[in-house]
Amino acid sequence: MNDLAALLGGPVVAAARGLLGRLLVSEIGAVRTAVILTEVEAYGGGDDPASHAHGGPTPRNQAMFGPPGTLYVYRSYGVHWCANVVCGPAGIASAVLLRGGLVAEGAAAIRRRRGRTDHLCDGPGKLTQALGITGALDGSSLLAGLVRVEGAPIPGRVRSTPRVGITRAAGRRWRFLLGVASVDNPVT
DNA sequence: ATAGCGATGTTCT
DNA sequence: GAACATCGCTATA
Repeated sequence: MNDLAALLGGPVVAAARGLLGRLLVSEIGAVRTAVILTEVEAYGGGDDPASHAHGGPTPRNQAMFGPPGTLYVYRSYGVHWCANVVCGPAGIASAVLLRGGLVAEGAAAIRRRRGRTDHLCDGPGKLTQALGITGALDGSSLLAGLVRVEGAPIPGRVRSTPRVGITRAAGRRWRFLLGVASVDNPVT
């Protein structure tokens, strides 16, 4: 057992904060790419009106009802993929949306997947494209699959804001950002 | 720098 | 039909 499994098995807000600064690794397409997570959002279970799990299981959200550490991938606006880390005890269906990060490994492959050299993973759809994450990985394990969370978090200043792009439960400040010194993402 | 807007398809009312 | 956990292009400053 490790600290990550314990973190993901706990309450979703604590898990979201604890995921900041950790390495998200992808080994899709025989290339290793990785980012340091700097922006995440917590989504609760049935009691969170903004959560995809609000209203119970559906074909789309079934991965959210799996064990902690499951990857939940859904299509956003018909165009982009968005990736979540399932948290909490099985059955609670809470998850952390991965919204942004800093390029840590495989910069050349990430630029190739993105088709550009800037704004490589500063948004949920950009992050999944940078790492090659698609709906094919929905339901896979983030502790042992092709996409994993690894290592200990790097330190930084954590800020919280309301979640982006939602209208329900807009008062919850469940978006968390990590301020770390870097060229791509200077601390503001 | 910020604002407006179309694309695109699945889910929900 | 409408909404949607978004992105990138364009215009204006």
